[in-house]
Parts: sequence; C-alpha cells; structure tokens
Amino acid sequence: MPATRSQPRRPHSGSRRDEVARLAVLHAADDLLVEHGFGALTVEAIARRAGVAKQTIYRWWPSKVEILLDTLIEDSDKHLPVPTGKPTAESIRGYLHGFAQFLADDPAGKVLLALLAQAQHDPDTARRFHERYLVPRRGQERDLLAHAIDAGEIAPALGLDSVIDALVGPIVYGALAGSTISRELVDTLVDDLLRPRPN
Amino acid sequence: MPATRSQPRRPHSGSRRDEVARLAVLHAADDLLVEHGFGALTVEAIARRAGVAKQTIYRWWPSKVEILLDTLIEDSDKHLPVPTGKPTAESIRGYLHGFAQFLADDPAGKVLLALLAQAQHDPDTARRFHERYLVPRRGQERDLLAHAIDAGEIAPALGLDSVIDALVGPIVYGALAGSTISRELVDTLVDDLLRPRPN
Amino acid sequence: MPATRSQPRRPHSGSRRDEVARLAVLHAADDLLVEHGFGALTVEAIARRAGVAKQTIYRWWPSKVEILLDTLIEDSDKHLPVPTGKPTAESIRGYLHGFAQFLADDPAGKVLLALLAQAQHDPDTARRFHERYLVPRRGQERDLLAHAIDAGEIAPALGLDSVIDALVGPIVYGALAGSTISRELVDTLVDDLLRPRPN
Amino acid sequence: MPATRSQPRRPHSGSRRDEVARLAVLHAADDLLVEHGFGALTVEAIARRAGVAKQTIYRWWPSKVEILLDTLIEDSDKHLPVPTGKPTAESIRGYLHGFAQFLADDPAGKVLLALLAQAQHDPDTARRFHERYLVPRRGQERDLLAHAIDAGEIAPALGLDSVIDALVGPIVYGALAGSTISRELVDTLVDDLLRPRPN
DNA sequence: TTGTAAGCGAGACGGTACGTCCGGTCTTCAT
DNA sequence: ATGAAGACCGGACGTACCGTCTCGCTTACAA
Repeated sequence: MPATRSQPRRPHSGSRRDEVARLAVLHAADDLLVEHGFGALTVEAIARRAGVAKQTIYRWWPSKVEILLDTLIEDSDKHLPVPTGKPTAESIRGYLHGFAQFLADDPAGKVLLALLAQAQHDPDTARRFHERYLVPRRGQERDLLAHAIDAGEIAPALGLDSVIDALVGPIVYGALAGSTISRELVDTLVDDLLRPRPN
Repeated sequence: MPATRSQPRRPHSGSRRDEVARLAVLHAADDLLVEHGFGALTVEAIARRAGVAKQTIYRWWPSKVEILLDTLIEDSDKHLPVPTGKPTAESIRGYLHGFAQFLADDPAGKVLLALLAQAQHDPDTARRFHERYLVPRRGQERDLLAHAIDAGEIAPALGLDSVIDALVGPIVYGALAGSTISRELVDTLVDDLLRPRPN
Repeated sequence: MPATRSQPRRPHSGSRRDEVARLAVLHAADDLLVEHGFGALTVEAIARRAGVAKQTIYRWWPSKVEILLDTLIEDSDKHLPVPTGKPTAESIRGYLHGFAQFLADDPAGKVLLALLAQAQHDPDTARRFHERYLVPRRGQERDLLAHAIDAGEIAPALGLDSVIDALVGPIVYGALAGSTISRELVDTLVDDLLRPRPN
Repeated sequence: MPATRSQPRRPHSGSRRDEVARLAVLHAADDLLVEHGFGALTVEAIARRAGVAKQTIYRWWPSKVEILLDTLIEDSDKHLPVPTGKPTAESIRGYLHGFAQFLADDPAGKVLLALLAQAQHDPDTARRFHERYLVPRRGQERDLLAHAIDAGEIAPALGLDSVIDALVGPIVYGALAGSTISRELVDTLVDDLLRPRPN
C-alpha cells in the first residue's frame, strides 16, 4: 500500500497513446541492455525501470525484441546515417569507420549486436530483424555503392552484396568476438575490394 | 507371471560416471538445438529428452552452455580440423570453404552460432566460449597462416589476426544474417588478402 | 447511397442521466450473474454486455455490489412483496412459500444469494447489504408479525427477530446449500413456531 | 537480489512432500482469512505469508478453495465433532450450541462461512464443498438423529434432512447475516421439532 | 443563438493477481 | 558414490480486471 507517495501523479494522456510512457520504455530497455545485458532485459524489469505498467508494454509491443528494434532504428538513423551526398570512396571508408565505432561505443550498437544474437535463438526475431533493420539498411548501402560505381569512384570486382558482406562482416564479427578491429584492416579492405588496381 | 519387470530399465553404472548418460545429454542438447532452436534448449528439456535426471546434468556441467561447448569442441575437431599438413594457399582456401559449409549445414555449425549469439547475452558464456573455443582455434589458425608465410605460400599485408578476421568475418556474418556467402567471395578474399600482387 | 450511416448508433441523452444506459447496466449485471455466476460479473464484462463505457458505470455506481442492490431492491419489491393487508397465519405461510420459490427460481433470488455471499467476503458489501436490503425488509417482516399478533392470528413463544430467523433461516440455508426445502418443512415451522398449542 | 539473507535457509525435504510447507500454507490461509477477509486471500499472499513458493501451492492444491477445505475439515473434526456416544436430546442440543459458537468465534467457523459464500459464486467450489464437507457431515448428523430416534430420545415429525435443515438453518443464517442467535432460539427449536408433545 | 456544462463511448494508464514455466539447489532412495 | 526422481524457492511470463484519467462527441439548458 504505497499511500505515502506525495507527488501529484503524472496525469496520463487519456485515450491517446502516451508519448512519455513510450519514450520511458525505449530508454529503460536501452539502459538495461547496456547496464546489465540482454539476460536482465525482462519485460518486468523494463516496466519497473520505466515506471510503467506491464500491460502498457504489451499493448504496444508484441515482444521486447520489437522494443529494441524501435530504439535501434531510431538511434541508428540518427547516429549512423548511410551517406547520401556525393558518393566517394572516402565517404564509404568514413561510413565503415563510423560503423565500427558505432558497434564498439554506442549503446545502440549493443542493441544491434543483441538483436543479431537473439535472431540466432528465435526465428521470429530473425524475421523481424531482417524486415525492419537488415533489409532496409542493406538497401541503402547498396545504393551508396551503386552510386559510387556510377560516379566512377570505385570498381569492385564482386557483386554489391558480396562486397558489402566482405566489408561489414569483419567489423561485425570483431564486435561479436570482442576483439577490436583495427582501422588499418578497414582501410585495407576498402583499398583492396573497392579499388582493385587495374593491371 | 513374467511381466512384473515390465521394461528392462537400463541399469546404471553405480559409482563411476555413466558414459551412456553423458552421451545422451550431449546428443539431446544437440538435437534440441537443431530441431527447436536455442529457445527450446532448457535444462529440463534436455534431461527429459536424454532420459536423465536434472541433477545429473548439474552435477557434471555448470550450465547448458558448457554442454554445447563440449559438443562443439568434439564435433568441430572432427568435422572441421584446421589443416596441419604442408601449408599452402589452397589448403587455407579449402579450410575456409569448409568453414562456410560447416556453418551452413553441420549441426555443430548451429551450435557454434548459438554460442556466439549467447555470448552476446551473457558475459560468462562469452568468457568460456573464448577460453574453450575461440582462443584455441584462433591459435591453430594463426599457426596455419604463420607456417604458410614461412613457406612463402602467402604474403598478407596485414597482421595475422587482422587477416583472419577479414577472412572469417564475412563467412560468420553471412551465416548469422542468413545470407549465403558465395564461393566467389571467399576466393576473392583469399586472393586479395593473402597474395597481394607484388606490383 | 443510403448506407453510409451503417448502424443507427443510439444517440445519448446529453447532459441528463441516460435512462437507457442505466437499465442496460442493471439488466446486463443480472443476466451475467444468472448465466455465468458472480465470478464472471466484472465491471468490464457488464460494460461490454450493456454496450456502455466503463466510466458510465463508475460514474453512477461505486461498485458492482450497488448495481446488484439496485436490481435486488426493485425486483424483490415487485416479485416478493411483504403482505400488508389483513395479517393472517395463512398470508405469512404464503409469504414464506413465496420466499422459497423466489430463491429457487427467480433471477433476483440468485442476486440475493450472491449478495449474501459477497457480504461474507467484503465488509463494505455487508454494511450496504444490511442498510439497503436486510434491515428494511426485516422491518416489514417484523411489522407483518406484530400485526398478526395484535390480531390474535399467531402467538409465537419467541421474540420477533428470533421467530423470523427460525422461519427464514432454513429457507435461506436450503437455497445456499442447494437442497430443496420441502413445503412440509415450512408448514411445520409455521405451525410449531407461530401457533404453539396452548396446553 | 536478496543476498543479505543471513539465516541458514530452512532445508527442504527432498523428494518427499514437505510437511512444514504444507502446514505453513494451511495456517497462512487461515490467518489471512481471519485477519483480512476472503478478498485478501490470494494465492500470492498465502505464499508470501507462508514463506513458500507459489508453485509449491499449485503443486498440491488446485485452488485456494481446496486449501480452505483442508483446514476446515481438520479443524471442524477437532473443534466440533458430531457426538457419537449415547445419543440423547441433550447431546444434540449441546452440539447445536457448539455449532453456533463455532461459527461465531472459531477461526474455522469463518472458513466455513467463507466457503459457503464462495460456493454461491463458483460451481466448482460448490461441488467440492458439498463432496468434501457438507455431505459427510450431514451423514454424521443424520446418524446422530437416527440413533436418538431408535433410542426413543426424540420423535421428530419431519424427515431427518428437514429436521436438520430446520435446526441448522437458523444458526447458519444468523451467522451469515451477522446477527447473534439467542440460546433460547436453539432451545426452542430443539424442544418443538425434536420432542413434539404427544397429545 | 450560442455558449457551456454534463453525460456519453472509447480506451490508455499504473497496478495487482492470476496460473504456468523454468532455473538452480536440495534430499531421498535404489543400484 | 552415482544416478533417477522430484520437491523446493525464486522469479518472469503474458493475460484479465481493477479503478482513474482524458479525449472528442452529443445534447440540453441558460444567457
């Protein structure tokens, strides 16, 4: 019986979705993941931390994975946009360095890794992670490379998807395995795979 | 009345560790993982499937992750040995193709992916997975490359770990993301990263 | 195209209490109780069944118990009035037989039993049930007997409340326990307790 | 993470049912009912109060009603046995007075009333309450009266069940309605219904 | 004629309890 | 000593209602 609570009880928004609650959930999930890992990321803990009823979470998200997808999509568009300006080899290189740093340092990078991991454990997660994140981002990346090819900036010997796998794979794998990917490695990959010497 | 002892009831061994039970647990874990995914891989389910008491599992393995590690190490040494004979660029290429196929088709490959995933969720898993699998195998792979360099078969421009990350990363990432890594991609990586043209 | 207004949508009444909604709630509560028992009698279910917003219920009734009290009082005055005409032993006997039948067959009888039951679980219900139902009715019954005594129709050996308890108790208890009270029992009680033979 | 608990953790009993836990549950249920009413009698509260896991309750009792039935049967056999010795009118009278007091003062009396109430709300409760309590006890009471008739101690004008309803009904109804049944009422009922004057 | 005030259906909100599942620890008993 | 069996505490799951609230609409009455 928590009758001693004196503060005036944040009024809720009525019959429209409560944006405050929505953000509280997203941030609580993010924080819990970063602070205590995916294992501690239970719906109950999120609700507790966000100061929100469990039902409010279940009303809007079918699973905690969708919560993470929401935060990942927002943050990844914000912190790691795929370059859209004039496509140069340098902008691609910069994007890849940014990606490595995103995975290593940004909370949203942990979210990405957690989702990629959870996708191995649960087919539904895999499907949704592909639909909502991997496929759209892969599309943007393909565009980036295609435009750079059109502009004559790069001339990869492999198909677009293969090149992207070859560039992104080591970065992601390094983050998963806990090793740090050297800047040199990324640079070498860019040099070797995107601008094969013409001879 | 001959039927009082209705079924033969495999007798257990008394005071030595029961090898039958050990194998039953390993196989049950493997089967459950392949058939129903990591999410269905509970200790209770393993015990049920193996026809073994839960306590028998906890007596010998501190967690289900160690069970998977046991199966992974046995199977991976058996199905995907790191080449130890005369080191050639071709044997390395063969090893990488074998690795891709191992991840795609072999049940033990699913175990590897599951452990790599679980390592993202749980620091203990990460530590043990590194200690027992990643580090030893990385050591063998480093030896492989070092011997090939000594033999003049390859001449990578990057450090050993970076090269391995660059070669293995795309394969693992492809398996994680569900895409199929083309043989061509592996070949190109081998060509570009291990035998840079001397120009 | 006459069908744009697909269903007529009963308009509500504006700034006065909506009598249609009031009756819908009372009937919904009654029906739910009879059809699915008190356990299914939730405010949400009543609102759903009555086609009424939950808030409309909470605006007018402090609890579902008050809804039941409203229906009980209306129905019990209508279906089981305490006789007020010339008081005879026979009218008392008839009232008791009517009471037994009311409990056994009338939906409002189920409401009475449910409230008597709920009063055991919740002191507020007990208080309100006494105030609004038991006490007034007991008063009418006491008047009935008092007038019959004045008229020389009966001569009970016990106080009024005790006699009423002795007459009504078995009927109620029979209904609660699910047994059927025989007409003979009621008749015997009336004979023995109201008209003790003078010798 | 309640890691500060210093007390040595009552060890549990292994693969046999834990009698300590069983009694803790029964007493917790009883206490909660008496102290805070049936409304506060949730399975979670019982578990909390008994210091027992919820699952331990669900393992042994299908519902909280069965818990109450267990306590009622034990206590009611102990505190209010149906007389079995030489059957006299006086022993019957004593039993009825004891019954009135049991309902008014004994915690187990509250349990009986709560179950009788809950039986009105839920058919399953009704069925089990009849099977496990009402029917057996009614059988004993019928035996008591039958023996007393055989012994010439009483000579009721009604059938056994009707007599019992007439005697017990007012007592139970009084307890339900919160009124106190006078000793005089019980005595009068015994006199009038069991020993009709022979004229 | 037009505020304005109240009632209305709808439904989101913070909570509590439900009954189930599994984790990891413990004890008993047969082998 | 080992292993099968299974009870135990703990705690998360996803659902159902609770009682409160705000929204946008409709209607009736008063200015």
